[in-house]
Amino acid sequence: MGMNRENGANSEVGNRGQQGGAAFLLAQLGAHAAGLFAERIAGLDLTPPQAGLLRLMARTPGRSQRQLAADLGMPPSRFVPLADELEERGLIERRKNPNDRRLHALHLTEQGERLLAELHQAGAAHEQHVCEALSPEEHRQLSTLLRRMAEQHGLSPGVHPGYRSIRPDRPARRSGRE
Amino acid sequence: MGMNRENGANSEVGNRGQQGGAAFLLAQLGAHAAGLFAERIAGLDLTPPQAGLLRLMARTPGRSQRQLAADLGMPPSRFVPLADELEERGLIERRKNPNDRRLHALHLTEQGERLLAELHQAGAAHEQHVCEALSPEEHRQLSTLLRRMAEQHGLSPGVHPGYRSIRPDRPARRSGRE
DNA sequence: TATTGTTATACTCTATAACTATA
DNA sequence: TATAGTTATAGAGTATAACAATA
Repeated sequence: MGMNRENGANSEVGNRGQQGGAAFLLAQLGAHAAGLFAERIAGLDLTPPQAGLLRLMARTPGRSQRQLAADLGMPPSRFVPLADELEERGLIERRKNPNDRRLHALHLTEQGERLLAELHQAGAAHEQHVCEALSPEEHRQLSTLLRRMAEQHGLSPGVHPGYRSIRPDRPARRSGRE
Repeated sequence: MGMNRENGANSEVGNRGQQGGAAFLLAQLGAHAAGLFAERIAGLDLTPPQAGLLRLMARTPGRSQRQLAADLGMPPSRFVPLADELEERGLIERRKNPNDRRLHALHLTEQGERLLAELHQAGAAHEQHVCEALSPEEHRQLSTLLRRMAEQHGLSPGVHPGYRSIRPDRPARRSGRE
């Protein structure tokens, strides 16, 4: 562990306020966990957005593309190729809605449900791997704390960001001229 | 270990294994926290990579660009414009190294150190905001657990991913194994 | 006229690989 | 020949806006 030489004494807030803080660790571990999950489900030939869509569709079948896209936090134009590939692979199907023929009602196929089961297994293994350093009791504690934080920040239970390209590289324009 | 979703009764792992699991919450909250932090430091006209570089340079001054780029997990070509902008703004300076004139020794300027102090304040406020739902005791608990997990996963204390574009949209091709 | 799904375009971001200057 | 910094180029990924069908 790095002990810097400038002021080795007071490293309480001045120095490790960032690097040892819970918020920083949260971002660090969260990105790491997301990467691990992506690697794991790559074995099922799925990307995180694809997995998110499958889970969402299992929860609320028969919804329209725009509704699903909104829930995933992505624009409709990005949703189309996402659904296209899953449909080509026979995992989901677009059913015609007789009442309003503009809408598609999206459903999982049998094959899609089977893959979803594998996805759940992968998720359980992932959970164990990520929390490997914790005892069962600590694991429960962590879940409780995180759930409370997520609720307080108004995060919807099923969907995470990361689907909506978290790339704020351009800061608020310097002197806002254009 | 097959726990499939057919049995609606046992929703302990079958259903909320993903959405209520600590790993999922970690990714969700981590991305959220990263976004909040980006918003906050946008007020200082800094992006997360820029902030990361300033902190890193404060810790280990005088290093070369390639070393810093490696620590941040980005290619040298991406580091150059990053350092360029901070230098133009007078926050860092590239000093010539007399021994090896190929290398630049990067240092914070006085102005850079002042901004770093503001950055630390922003970090502390961010920490409080993210963990607002927790009591001081719980806050400490969380930090302890996360620190242990980060260590077990071999994450270096100062630097987080997210600088190295965590966007695995194309899965490992079919036969893939890594 | 409004809305759904879709397609097209334009733009940003990124890594790879050349290039120069030093060693 | 190898390495540090830099620049150029080409590719991927994205959002915005146009489009056709239906309401």
